[in-house]
Amino acid sequence: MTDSKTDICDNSNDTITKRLRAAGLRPTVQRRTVAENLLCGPHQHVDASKLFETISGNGGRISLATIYNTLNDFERVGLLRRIAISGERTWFDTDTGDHRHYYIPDEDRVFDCPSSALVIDVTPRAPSGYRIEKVDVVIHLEADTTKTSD
Amino acid sequence: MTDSKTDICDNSNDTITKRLRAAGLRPTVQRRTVAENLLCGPHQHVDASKLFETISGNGGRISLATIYNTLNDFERVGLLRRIAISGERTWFDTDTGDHRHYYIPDEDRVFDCPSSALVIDVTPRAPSGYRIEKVDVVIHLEADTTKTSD
DNA sequence: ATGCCTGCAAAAACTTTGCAGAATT
DNA sequence: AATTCTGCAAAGTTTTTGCAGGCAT
Repeated sequence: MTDSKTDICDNSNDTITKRLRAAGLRPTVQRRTVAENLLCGPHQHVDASKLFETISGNGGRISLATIYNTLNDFERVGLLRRIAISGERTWFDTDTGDHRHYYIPDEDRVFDCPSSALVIDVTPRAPSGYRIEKVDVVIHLEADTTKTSD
Repeated sequence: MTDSKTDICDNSNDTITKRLRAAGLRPTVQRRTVAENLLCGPHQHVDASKLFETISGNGGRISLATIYNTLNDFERVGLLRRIAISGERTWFDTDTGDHRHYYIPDEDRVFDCPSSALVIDVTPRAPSGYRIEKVDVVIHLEADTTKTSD
């Protein structure tokens, strides 16, 4: 079971409020809105502008700056995980667990790489004096025009 | 042997010129300067501003815009590999082969993760319809304040 | 001589910050 | 009421682009 977080949030304001408070964040309207959009339902991958559009499109009232602040706050308290994609923009993942990502530049899309797609999982060692904070694995994909099956 | 490229370039203008020409790039002064700095000697990891400072510090005459253009050109023709680090800046690696990276945010430093630090190497599968273009693995490190040896 | 490349500056894209007002406790 | 947060705009970073002049072929 990797979706331990998926149904913690039942979309009620109460649950979201508790969750934010537990993380040490004041449950403001904007933060609740972001939490509703990101932390309820299945995991997702967003960047600031995409989230801004989604919330604004749903009638939410929030500024881009607050989106950035909120995403950074959420990451700081462990509600989100920052992903390093090709260096353009910063993406955030609602799944804070250790896993890999597929990235399709041509479609500007990021999604999880199921562990079944990996032969064996490996944990790299850290050089002495350091410890591993996190491991980012991004698998860049391209549409395969080759019709041949392997 | 993974340093197949290390000594291809003997630092002579001739070799660099040939290399650029082989890649389909005109051997201009600026491109030769960048190539001298990056493609000769041991592999390195740079970002645009760091490279700009290095070259400028050595008396090289090149603009930041040209640095960016050149790095992008070099990547396009396969002389460099782009690395996705936490989303701040874009780094380039002179080692275009498949390997992992250590990243130390506090020191703003990137370096190779020797394969000996990995237990087993894995190749992920691509979802159907796509093929893997490249895999970015970035291991984020933090200074270990724990004195305990494992 | 032709065409590609460079430099500069301007702009574009992304992200952070400052301050006054508003919401939360 | 005190504190924290939001919004807006302005500024900061990083990267790209346009155009006139320069260099490579």
